[in-house]
Amino acid sequence: MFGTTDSPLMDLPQDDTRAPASRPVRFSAEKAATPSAQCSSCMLRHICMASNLDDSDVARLNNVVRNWRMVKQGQALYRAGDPFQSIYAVRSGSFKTVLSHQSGREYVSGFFLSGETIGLDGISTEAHACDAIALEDSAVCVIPFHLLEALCREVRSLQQQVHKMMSAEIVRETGQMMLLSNLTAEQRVAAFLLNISARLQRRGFSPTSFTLRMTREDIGSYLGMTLETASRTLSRFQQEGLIRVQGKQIDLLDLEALDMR
Amino acid sequence: MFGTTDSPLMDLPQDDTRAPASRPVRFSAEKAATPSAQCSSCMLRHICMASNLDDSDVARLNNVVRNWRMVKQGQALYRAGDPFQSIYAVRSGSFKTVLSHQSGREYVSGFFLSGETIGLDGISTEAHACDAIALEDSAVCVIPFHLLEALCREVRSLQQQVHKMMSAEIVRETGQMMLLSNLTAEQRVAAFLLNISARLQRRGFSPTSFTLRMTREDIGSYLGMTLETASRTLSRFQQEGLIRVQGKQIDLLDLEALDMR
DNA sequence: CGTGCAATTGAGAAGTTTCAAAAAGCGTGG
DNA sequence: CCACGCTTTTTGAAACTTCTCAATTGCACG
Repeated sequence: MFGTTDSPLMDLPQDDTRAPASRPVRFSAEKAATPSAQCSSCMLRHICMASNLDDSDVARLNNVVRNWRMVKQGQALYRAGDPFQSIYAVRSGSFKTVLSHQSGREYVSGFFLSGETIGLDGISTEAHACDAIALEDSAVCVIPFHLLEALCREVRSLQQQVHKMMSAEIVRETGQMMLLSNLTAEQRVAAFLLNISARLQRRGFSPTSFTLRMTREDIGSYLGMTLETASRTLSRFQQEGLIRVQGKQIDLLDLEALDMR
Repeated sequence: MFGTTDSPLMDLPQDDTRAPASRPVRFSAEKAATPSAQCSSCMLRHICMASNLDDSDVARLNNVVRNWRMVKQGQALYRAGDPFQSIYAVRSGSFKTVLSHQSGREYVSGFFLSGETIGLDGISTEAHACDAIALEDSAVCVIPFHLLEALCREVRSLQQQVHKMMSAEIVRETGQMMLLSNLTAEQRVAAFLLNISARLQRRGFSPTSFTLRMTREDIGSYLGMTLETASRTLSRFQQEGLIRVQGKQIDLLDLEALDMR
């Protein structure tokens, strides 16, 4: 995870990204062998796609989400241009999504924690628009999208959940654009720390003490500033007693003051 | 529209945003009175939600999209906080979406031309996240979202189209974030002009001569700069012979050079 | 216990914003 | 139809934030 290093919960590094795309969507497929009933017993169930589903629907979802995959730190879950077949729910660990510009520049467009969903960008063109890189050794649930779509045609609550997830991603990005265009470097870094803090808290981690898994360069890119400015801003916050910084280890000392920025 | 003023195609300023939310979704509703078969004869059909649908599916969609609404210049199609019921396809005219920050600052998060869809931000929280303001006298098709969802459960191609639209909005915003965080003011303005140009061309308007319906302040906000910087940049482009500016009237003289920025 | 990547820090340069003033455009009402 | 008032746009100059380049330090991994 992000804050605390958790013991590896799984093995089976099966790569099942290559979904049976040509195979027609039969719902007999739902009844296929299911190694372990993940969703129903998953700790992330309430913050994942399965939230707001009743037990029987979770069981059906579970038949769509049959496989998961491990991704080692620094490795790509997918790359820009890869044909789109599945979306992914982060089981453990964390990811960044990276968009490359023609100029060779790279832009970190998002960070994703456990329970969050990656890959929605690929739906529109049927090819992924960015790279998804693991920030630490991570695992994802593989959700073949055509199966999910098929199930959404049958399960209304799931359909609504998927629509809400996509909409939430749109809203998140709108907020990020506002941040990039309106806030100072200080305000952006403060907002970033508070955002991470809130998301970790939601997952049961300390909201005030955590390890950033990404580099200063990643943070800077995500926040629209250079790595030096990101570093300097963190240092300044430390000098002012708002936070404590020790490399990637961060302690938030004054949440109120951070929010004031 | 954006470039050319088109004659008002319609009357009937019926406001039907208040959809029959409590009424159970019966598809008999699809057969209800349909004043005019809009979608099937709509010039925007191929760039709208109806693209990639066959005739019979367009007819069914048409029963969901039964009403449209006029919005006068400067008026709001919806406001942040309004309960979410419908999404809207721009029939004629154009809109901006505006996000307000706690600090009182406003941020223009997007511009929308005919055939484009507004309101997807409201799905996640069931309340709109921003204001949608008409940049000129405009008209929109009202698409009650619960009806659209119901139809998507029956018509696979429509379901896919809706998912692609949402994903495209995610990708668009990702690109905008990259623009905001990586490009100089000059590059942003150039990218903006080329983007508008391409979208107008797609709609059959001149890609090199058009009227911007938004103010310099809107442009600046959208591009993460002050209105003065936006204005100055346009002036500089004119001095360099890349464009011709006369207030809101823009002529692109050297598309290649603009693209080089 | 090096070696190399990541992070910090400094100082000057550059781009953008801010404040200010004037010009231009637009709609309204006489 | 023109005059008036208001908004929008343009342009200038100084101030400020952020970037760039550069050097140093710290940390992790082999």
